[in-house]
Amino acid sequence: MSPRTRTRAKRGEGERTRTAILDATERLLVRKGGMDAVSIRRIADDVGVTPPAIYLHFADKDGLFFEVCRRRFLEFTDLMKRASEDATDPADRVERLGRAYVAYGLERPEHYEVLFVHKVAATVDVGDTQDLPGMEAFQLLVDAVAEGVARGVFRPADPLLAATDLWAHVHGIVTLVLMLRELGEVFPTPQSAALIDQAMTRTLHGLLA
Amino acid sequence: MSPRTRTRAKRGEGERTRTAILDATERLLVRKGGMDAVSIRRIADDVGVTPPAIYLHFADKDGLFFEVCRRRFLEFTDLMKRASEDATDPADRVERLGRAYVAYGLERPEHYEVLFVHKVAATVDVGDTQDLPGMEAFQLLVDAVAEGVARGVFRPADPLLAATDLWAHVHGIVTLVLMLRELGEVFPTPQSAALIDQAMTRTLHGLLA
DNA sequence: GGCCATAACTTAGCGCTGTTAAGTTAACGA
DNA sequence: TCGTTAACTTAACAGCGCTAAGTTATGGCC
Repeated sequence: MSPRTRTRAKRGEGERTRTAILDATERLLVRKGGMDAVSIRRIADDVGVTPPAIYLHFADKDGLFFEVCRRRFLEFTDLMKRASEDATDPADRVERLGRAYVAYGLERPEHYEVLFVHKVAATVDVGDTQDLPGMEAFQLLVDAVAEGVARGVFRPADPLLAATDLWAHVHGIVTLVLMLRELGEVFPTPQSAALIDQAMTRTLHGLLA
Repeated sequence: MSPRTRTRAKRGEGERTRTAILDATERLLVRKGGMDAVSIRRIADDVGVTPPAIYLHFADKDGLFFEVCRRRFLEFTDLMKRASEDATDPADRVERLGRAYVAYGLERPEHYEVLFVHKVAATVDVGDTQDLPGMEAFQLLVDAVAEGVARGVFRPADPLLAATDLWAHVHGIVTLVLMLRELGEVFPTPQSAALIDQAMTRTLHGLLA
């Protein structure tokens, strides 16, 4: 909070600086407009350190953003878990997951872009599929669809395929609404609440047996 | 084709240079990876001109990309029109439009990103809604939905709202597949053909009365 | 207590970016 | 023939990500 008087981290305290860099990055990401507006130099300034010091803690800018990404995915996954737990049946679960997903994207557009638009996660090697940040959240949706199909309340379908389609749908809503927002009044953008209602109606009609 | 021996455009022939710049930009956009890989300096080099000369013909880089965008939208709109004309009834029309949209996005990812991911169009002032590039194509979808609702083959719905939802859906499929492609084999990405089939099935089940 | 390995960080700089101010060239109309 | 001006260049600014090399200071070890 007082970068001017920041004291050099002692031996073994490098993690403190690393955390400060991550915090500053997230702060700047939300404050300023998007990922491009956040520069290494600006982050370093905010932390109270020179730009090259960043590279002692992260391989490169993508590596830094990947870490931000990982931290945000923890929050996101938690949100999805709670939405899933609140559900009473598969259809309700799919709807709650969808609504929570769109709400997250529209309320935290900068975070959403880091997670799902910029291919940050793609640039860093991830060993196993399970290690992929966000995989746990996606599995919730796959399970919900599988349960619905198994119980016979959903039309027969490949759960993985159907879940990917549902993901694409809500992902499209988030990115489209965020894009149209910037067009202002030129495009007749519907209220996002009405749009998500429409999407959920169509989704359930499309899924239910 | 021979930038080395390029001769200065004569008076009133500035349009020729302008076109050459647009052509070079599109060429680089497809060849190299994405929008960031195309720089003013590189474009100028390809045209056989110095970087500042670009600014005689375009306000800035966004303005240049907006023009590329406008030219591409002509092609895109044409594609959508043909898809729409081939249709026999509203449901078929919606499906054909959706499939054509996804096919365009997956076959021309660089163009698609310029049109629908980067908010290039948003940065330039567009006077009227009708002048918005791509508006004509979107109207085709709105009309198809309106026709289906009017004929009673679709469930009652606000055509504008439903069309936006359908747009979001196919937009999500394109952007998601393009993103997952880069993740390689880490994420169990379905075949895009199977995914679009699934999406169309759900779409029609969701729309039909 | 003194030494030294090294974690933590800085200084200086490379090559790139978009963009601008100011100067130059050359073609056309009067 | 001359002046206007479209078309273009030269030089430069401020920013970017990133690196090589140098500095500081701290904790463990003899």
